[in-house]
Amino acid sequence: MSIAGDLIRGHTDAIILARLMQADSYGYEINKVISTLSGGRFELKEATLYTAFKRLEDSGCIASYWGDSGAGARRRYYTITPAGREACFRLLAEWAETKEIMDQLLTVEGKV
Amino acid sequence: MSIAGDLIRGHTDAIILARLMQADSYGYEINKVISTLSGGRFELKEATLYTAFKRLEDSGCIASYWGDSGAGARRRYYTITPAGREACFRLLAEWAETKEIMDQLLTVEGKV
DNA sequence: GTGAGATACCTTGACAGACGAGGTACTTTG
DNA sequence: CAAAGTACCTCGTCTGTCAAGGTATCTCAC
Repeated sequence: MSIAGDLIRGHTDAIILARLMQADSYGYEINKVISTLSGGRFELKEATLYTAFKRLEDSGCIASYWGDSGAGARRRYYTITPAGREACFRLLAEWAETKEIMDQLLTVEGKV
Repeated sequence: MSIAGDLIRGHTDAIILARLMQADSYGYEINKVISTLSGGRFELKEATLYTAFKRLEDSGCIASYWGDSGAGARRRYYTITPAGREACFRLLAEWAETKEIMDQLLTVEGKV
C-alpha cells in the first residue's frame, strides 16, 4: 500500500457507499475491489472497514443481511439504502469541492 | 466555510508548506491567504493552525522568528527550511496520488 | 483426518489530528 | 475608555485509523 489511510481519512464512507452503489457486497470483497481499483496502492485496514460499516448502518445509509458463502466463511452482505444514495451523491460533490480547493491551496508558483 | 476540515485532514501540513514556499509569513496571514485562495470556502481553525506550526517546527520543516507588526500585535514569522521544501514536494506528490486513487475509488457507473 | 492457508467477520485499546473554548496582549478608532 | 481588529497560544474533547488479537468455516495437500 503506497498511500496512508490518513490521507483518505474522512472519505472512507464515500468510498464504501460508491462501491455499494454498483452492487451489494460484503466486507472482504469490497476491500479487494478497493485494492484492485487503486492498482494495489490502497486498501482499508479491517478495523477501519468494519467501524465504517457500523457507522453507516447506524446512520441508516446501508443495511445488511447474511448471505451464502460460495467458499469460505459466512458473509454479511451490505446494501445501500435511499438515504445512503443521497449521502453518496453529497459526498461525491464534497470530494469534487475538496479537490478543487486543495488544488488552489497547493499551488506553488516559481521558486522551484 | 463550506467544507469540513476533516476532509482536508492529513493535508494541512502540505497546505502550510506550500504557502511558505511562496514567502515567509505568519499565522494570521497564512490563514487569510488560505481563505482567499479557497474563495472563502475553507479556513483552518486557529487551534489546528498553531498545532501544525508546532509540529512542522519540531520536525524541522519550518523555522520561526519574531517580526515587526505594522499594526496590531507582534507577529511570529515562519520560514521554510530545505527539509521543509523536500517534505513539501513529497506531500504534493502524495496529494496527486491521493486524487488519482480517490477518483478511481469513487467512480459510479450507471444506476443513477 | 489433520494441518495449513485462504476466506470471512469482529472487538479492544492506543494514538493522532482537528477543533471548541478559553486566555493573553497590543493598536486603532470612535 | 470601550470596542473591534490584529495576533498568538493552550487545554481538553472528539472522531477516525489502525495494530493486535480473536473466532469460525472451507478446501486442499499429505
